[in-house]
Amino acid sequence: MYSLLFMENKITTLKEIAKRLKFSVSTVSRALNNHPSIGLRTTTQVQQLAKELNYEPNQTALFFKQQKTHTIGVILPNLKEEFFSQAINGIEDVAKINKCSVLIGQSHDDIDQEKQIVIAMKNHRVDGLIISISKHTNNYQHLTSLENYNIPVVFFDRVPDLSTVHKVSSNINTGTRQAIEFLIKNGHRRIGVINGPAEMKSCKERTNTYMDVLQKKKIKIDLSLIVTTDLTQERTWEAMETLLALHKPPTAILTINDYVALDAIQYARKVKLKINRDICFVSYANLPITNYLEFPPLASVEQYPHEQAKKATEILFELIAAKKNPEAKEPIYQNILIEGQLVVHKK
Amino acid sequence: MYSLLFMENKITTLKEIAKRLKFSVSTVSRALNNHPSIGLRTTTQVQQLAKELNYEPNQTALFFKQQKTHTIGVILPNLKEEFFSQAINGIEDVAKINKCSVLIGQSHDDIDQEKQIVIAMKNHRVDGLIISISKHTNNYQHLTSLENYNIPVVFFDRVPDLSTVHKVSSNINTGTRQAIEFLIKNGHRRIGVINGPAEMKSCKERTNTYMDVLQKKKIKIDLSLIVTTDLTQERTWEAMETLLALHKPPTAILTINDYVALDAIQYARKVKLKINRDICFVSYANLPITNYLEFPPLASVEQYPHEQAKKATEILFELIAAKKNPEAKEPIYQNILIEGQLVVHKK
DNA sequence: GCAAATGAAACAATCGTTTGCGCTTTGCGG
DNA sequence: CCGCAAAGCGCAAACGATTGTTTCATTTGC
Repeated sequence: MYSLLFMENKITTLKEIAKRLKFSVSTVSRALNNHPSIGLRTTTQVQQLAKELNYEPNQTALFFKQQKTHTIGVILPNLKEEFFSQAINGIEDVAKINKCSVLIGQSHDDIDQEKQIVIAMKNHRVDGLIISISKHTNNYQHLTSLENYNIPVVFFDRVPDLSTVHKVSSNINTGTRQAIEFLIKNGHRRIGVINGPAEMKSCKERTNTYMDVLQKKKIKIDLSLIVTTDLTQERTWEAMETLLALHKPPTAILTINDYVALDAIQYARKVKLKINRDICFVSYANLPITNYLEFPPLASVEQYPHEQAKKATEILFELIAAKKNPEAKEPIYQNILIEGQLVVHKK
Repeated sequence: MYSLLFMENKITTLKEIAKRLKFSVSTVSRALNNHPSIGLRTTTQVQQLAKELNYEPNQTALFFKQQKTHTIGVILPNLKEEFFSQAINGIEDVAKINKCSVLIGQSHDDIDQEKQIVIAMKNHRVDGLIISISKHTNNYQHLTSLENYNIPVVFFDRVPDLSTVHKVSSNINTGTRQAIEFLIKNGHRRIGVINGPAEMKSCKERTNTYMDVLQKKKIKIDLSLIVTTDLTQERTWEAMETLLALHKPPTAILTINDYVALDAIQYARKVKLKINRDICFVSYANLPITNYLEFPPLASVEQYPHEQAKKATEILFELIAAKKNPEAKEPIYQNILIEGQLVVHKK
């Protein structure tokens, strides 16, 4: 029996089973699905042969017919960043529960690549899309147009500043507030900020909260303490150079994420500053790698990438499920904020 | 014109175009493919309307009909490890050139999850599969059976010890030889090894080369210097404990990879050993993160994950292309070894 | 002027599966 | 003994695109 399958190297179809048992294809189909209108004898007969021939439905045929691919697309800037590789775990977990596979694409923070990937995903007819946009994406046409193809989209982490989309992100506010207050409590009055590109929504929020906290604490705001980087090492070092060249340089620096913090710390050490004495760092992400560092940032805002991604994926599956019964024509756009949590590194 | 598309929210099909222009579906299809037997006027007419209606072929229909999904599957132990997230970049690069998407799955070093993912990939009818097996996989039935479905498989990095498969891996031999010789040249005579699980082919090779080099250099082999870890922090610390408790503990340790090295170094520092003075470490992978460490391993064997993955993917696409003309019934199994390169960290 | 050649488009099969509908058979009650 | 319902199964359409074959009409050639 098995030899037939292996030697002919042929994939079993309903037609094959039907031919052997002299039933019609439709009967075989129903028998395999335990349809009540098929007799018990027939059903068992069919199911037994199907098992013998190792029958498995051709998914591509089903995808085609059912207009569902049981696949979700995920677009991330870069899997090399641990934040995103942790996120993908959250996505995979939820996808697995929903018996879905994950099609992945990295934009490498290039908006053209991002568009390309979106097109590929659309052509693959993914059931839905999760995306963390590239740091330079400022136009969302390529994404919002997916609605026309009935492909729901959920943004996470790096989300656009639109109210008509579903999004899950970290509450930069809370984390920033905690971070700045932590520094102030530790005696710092001149706190520098190495922020990211202005296109990123989270960067504006960071600056706003920074200024808000300082104001409330009656600390004078010095705008020259706020510099930016495009997240590359060169620009981060330049940012550090700028900050340290100030007439009164900062005693503590808040950086947009741990990678930037690492580069900044490296620069500080190069110019012979004593970390955590001459200058302190606080950042975002709380990478596991900081456990191995001799001079990690003093503290880091944990942003729970796994949770963010998980929540985003759950919303996506709700949207996918809602496609069937389009009763509620008026969509309620989700805007979930996951609270960050400042984690102080002991040492 | 556009309003029709957007308002009805309907995806354009050949049928729709045919109906509007009162042509048959087949004519429309050929016109879009610039078939010579279709008149110029018809062709331009069809192409124009297709553009207006924003027609795009339904890929799921094509996947189904052509028995090709233009998708390759990738199964990795864990994307959190930078080695694998670098690898995925190499895979994506080649996939993009071949206009293929990437379906991803993480085994998390669990053999059952690995099997599950393989089944999902098979059902998705991926055109081919790239896999780095879990550290406990010792049976390859679930993978070799994919041949029956005409799905080629290429193993990379963590490859099985079989001659009847295609595989790309790092030449542990060369790197290990370089590493041990480097340590000997630096005066070390008692060199410990923290190896991985015995199931991993590379681990046996590491031990063999280790012993071979020591023999050639007339250094007495002490088997108690060879211990193993399952790559978790606990077991690595235990391994360190064992090594350091020896009557004559090692002055240098070769670890299976940089993550294990980090844990080992952390342990050594906990027991107040001076890194690179009391004890030295050499390992594999050469993670970028080591640049930020105060006490990185002395040296690390770069294994070029990007190159390995790229090569594996190229082989996969050759196999996929070869599916069409199955003239050469006798397959030539590729076994590519990428030479590692010891990188000495300056500091 | 008629047959042959050519060009242009339609027809139909195909991929594998599902599903509404319709047909036949059987059994049972009246 | 007839009729009717339910049980059990087959037919055929549908999903969207490609492609071999056929059809029809026009043009060409002799």
